[in-house]
Amino acid sequence: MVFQESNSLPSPETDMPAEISGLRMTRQRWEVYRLLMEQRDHPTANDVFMRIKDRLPNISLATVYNCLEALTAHGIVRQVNFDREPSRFCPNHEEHGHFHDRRSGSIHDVSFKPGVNLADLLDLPPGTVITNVEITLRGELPATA
Amino acid sequence: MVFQESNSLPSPETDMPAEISGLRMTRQRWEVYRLLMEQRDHPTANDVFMRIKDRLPNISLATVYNCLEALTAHGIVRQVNFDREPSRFCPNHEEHGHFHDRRSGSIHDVSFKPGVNLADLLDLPPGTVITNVEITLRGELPATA
DNA sequence: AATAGATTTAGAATTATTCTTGATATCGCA
DNA sequence: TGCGATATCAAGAATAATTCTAAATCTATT
Repeated sequence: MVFQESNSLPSPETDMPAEISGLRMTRQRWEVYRLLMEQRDHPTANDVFMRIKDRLPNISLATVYNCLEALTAHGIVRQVNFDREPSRFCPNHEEHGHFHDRRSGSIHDVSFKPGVNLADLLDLPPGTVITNVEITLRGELPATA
Repeated sequence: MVFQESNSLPSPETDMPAEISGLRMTRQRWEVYRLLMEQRDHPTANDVFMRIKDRLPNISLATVYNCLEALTAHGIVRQVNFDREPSRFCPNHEEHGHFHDRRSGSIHDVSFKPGVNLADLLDLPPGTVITNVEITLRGELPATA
């Protein structure tokens, strides 16, 4: 096996915190997180893998999956699924859904109008606890925007 | 290869229509459809495969997938995905979401309270066309109900 | 510096689903 | 009713996203 990426060397321009939300930061986790924050187009694990090679040429796809899983498990990023397509990842913490534009293929965060509380609108038995909500939409955005 | 199920023999108690929503009915499609209508617990393709063997002992899993795909493509049933779990299938045509009860593992249809129109509540650019909406929830139903 | 525990890596394994191909059934029509 | 064209089915191989495994490497703590 080859040497691991220089995990201890912080990248020049940003310094890596020791942890985020209780998750110990490593060079790999940090770069994955940073990439998601900078390129908010909901990449798949494979997208992340290809894009991150600039900074971590020796990272493995398994590690990308590991990092995404760790970040997801700690609530730092969100895993977004459209049907059975490859999972995508999103660092937006606001409560929001996702709109998949058929025309461009792009995915956009969609929030509720102010004051809307989804749980109030659903016909659920009183006492139901909602721990997780996923809203995904498909359609077409207006041609010029 | 063994003989195909007696596709032309209608089952004793129900008679199979020639087609539904423009989809030509076959014995296999009909039994899959009938099973979904009778057991509305959102089975997976494999669940359907195992359950349907009573009526069609020689059906193959590929055919179950084919039937579910045909029924879905014609809008007769709906494919429901929770994260990346195996797809489930649902014959409910009303606009509704799905609630996955962590305690029992069961899945329940959830409708909006009367008068609620989701599109009005979302912050989307004017002129956006929504062709498809998926709402999935996880949580716990009240203990006694 | 040494040790224990966590993380990374590479590749194998898993699994839901799709594809391929030949067999079988159905439909339209003579 | 019989025949050819077309659709569907069945069995197993193939695919692809993801997870697992095991060994190497790293990090934190002594």
